[in-house]
Amino acid sequence: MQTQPRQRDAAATKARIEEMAALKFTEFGFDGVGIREIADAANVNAALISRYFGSKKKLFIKAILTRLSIEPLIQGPLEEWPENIADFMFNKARNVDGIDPLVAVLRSAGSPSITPAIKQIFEEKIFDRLAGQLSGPSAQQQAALIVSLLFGFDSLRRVFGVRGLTLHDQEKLHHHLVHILRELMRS
Amino acid sequence: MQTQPRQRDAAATKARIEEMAALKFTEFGFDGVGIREIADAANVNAALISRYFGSKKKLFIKAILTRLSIEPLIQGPLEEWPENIADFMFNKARNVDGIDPLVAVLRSAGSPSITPAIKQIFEEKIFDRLAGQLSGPSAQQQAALIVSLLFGFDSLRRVFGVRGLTLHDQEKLHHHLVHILRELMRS
DNA sequence: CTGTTAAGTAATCATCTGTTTACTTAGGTT
DNA sequence: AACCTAAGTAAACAGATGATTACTTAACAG
Repeated sequence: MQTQPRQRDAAATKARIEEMAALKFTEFGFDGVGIREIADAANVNAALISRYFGSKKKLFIKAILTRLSIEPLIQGPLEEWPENIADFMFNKARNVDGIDPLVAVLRSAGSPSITPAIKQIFEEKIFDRLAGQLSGPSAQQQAALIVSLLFGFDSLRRVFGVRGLTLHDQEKLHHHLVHILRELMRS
Repeated sequence: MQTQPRQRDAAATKARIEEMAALKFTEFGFDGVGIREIADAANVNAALISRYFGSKKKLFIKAILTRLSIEPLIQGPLEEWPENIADFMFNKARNVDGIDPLVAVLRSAGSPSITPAIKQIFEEKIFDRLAGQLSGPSAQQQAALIVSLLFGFDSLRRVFGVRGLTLHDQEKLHHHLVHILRELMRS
């Protein structure tokens, strides 16, 4: 009997919706989840999503895009970045819960209603931020290729599960990734 | 008045459906196009798609996945690959018509009904094929990182249109891409 | 104890989805 | 000229979609 009177706490409910949304969007992408599915997971009526967030699109922006950040990848001195990035990509330090904004974005690449928002956030919070930190004469190009590599790596590994990025020597692949990131930052 | 008696030619009609499907899937991804939309573009009734291809999923496999190939990237001697690949990525030799299987795949990353098929084709026709040609002791790792880079590059560039992969010095970016591909094939 | 505000819900809207069924009709064979 | 196969269509199916409406009810203020 879960039909207890149910406590009322707008802030908590909103937070619960947002978290379950982030979880579901990670697993299925923007078009892959319905509003009711998210509402059910948050134990809430679907109408509340429209009420609290305005629309599914705005919920995605709040739950996923605002969580998207390159910061965890680029902490510490520059020399340690390659190692840290590779560690992060191989799941250490990631996936505290099941939420992963980058994977959510990858799985939403086919939803034209949100790709403009994704593009904008990506430029501001990923690309520009990285290029700014690199700061050399080729910072733009370095950033472009680093982000491309990481983006593609995660796509093939986590979204499609392509063998060769998931099996074989993880050690060896890690080593190669570090090497190429170092090269990308040098040139 | 396009309501002329209409010629009947099953083979031609099937081919027309397949081509329009490839076009639409490229633009909108698997979930982004409806069967009716494809049928309309091919000037055909939607029921014919089920009749000729069995299902939307099988149509996608036929129209997109069978066209997916790494061959155009890896022609000629190994030393010329980096240059050729970079050229290809920057649109020379691409986009004869608007069909681009890789872009279609990128935009379909959120459709769980076809990701297994994509994964399989990707392993067989992209990853294994490339690793086989590289053939060194680190061929697996090299292939993994090369494919990741190209995949991510196309995502950011063509699907999201991220500035920095589309504007700025195309020349300079091309140069850096060639450099890093060379490094990826050496190490 | 009584209001009043807002948190939460049920029901419905219009629209779109892929697929199937039963039908029409063109074009070649006898 | 009659006919029959297969090419093509219209209509409907059953279900899901995001969003809005009008309603109930919990919780706090006086």
